[in-house]
Amino acid sequence: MDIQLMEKQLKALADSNRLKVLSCLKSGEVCVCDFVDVLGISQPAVSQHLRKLKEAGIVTERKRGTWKHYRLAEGLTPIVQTVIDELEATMACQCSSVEASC
Amino acid sequence: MDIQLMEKQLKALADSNRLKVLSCLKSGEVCVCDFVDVLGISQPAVSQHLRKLKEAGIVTERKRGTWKHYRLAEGLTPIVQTVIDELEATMACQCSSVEASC
DNA sequence: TCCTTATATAATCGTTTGATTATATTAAGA
DNA sequence: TCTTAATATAATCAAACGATTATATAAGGA
Repeated sequence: MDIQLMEKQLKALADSNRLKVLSCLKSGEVCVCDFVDVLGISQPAVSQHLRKLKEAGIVTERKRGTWKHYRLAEGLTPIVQTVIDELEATMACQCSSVEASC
Repeated sequence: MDIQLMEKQLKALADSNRLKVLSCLKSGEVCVCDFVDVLGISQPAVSQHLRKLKEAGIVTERKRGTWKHYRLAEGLTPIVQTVIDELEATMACQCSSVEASC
């Protein structure tokens, strides 16, 4: 893991809204529209957060008709995995039954 | 570990100069003056980076005459510890024999 | 006590970040 | 094909960040 990637991933993680996104994604795929409700910010803002996570290799996307579903990437680095493990213990996921809502 | 602390620590970690600082501190105490050389930035800039790390609970300071020595804090959180472990594998420490230079 | 040295704080400034609104794109359905 | 819905991109802007220079603080030594 090179230092540039480490810094990029840490910058992607260092935002409370993006931590909430990851907290939601622990339990599976979530579509963009759900994040708008959960985070309470505009749809373009959500889209930009997801792009930053994607560019850091932390999430992947899957197109499903008009909707786009995001999930945690495969083979996460130890740093990202540790953050997600800590989120498990910390943050009550506010995305209950998100799978059903889209 | 609450979410605010997690975000604060991640923000403190998400900077290449501060990662270099931590890489140096892996092997023990380092005084401020050494960081000026290692990072190639001004003394006030170094001071501000160290303050940010201290406020995140990642480093502690110890006054030694005119000099001030910084070291890694006791009981690091899993996230900080993982970042430091990754630095071990990644970044060649540019602080060789820093202990002797002050 | 005065001067020097190490460090911290204050003021300032250009760049980056995270939000918004407006607009573009793309797929589904009438 | 036209309209609607979901998402992305562009433009913009205020706030945060990271650097600098200037200044303050504090400890040691002549």
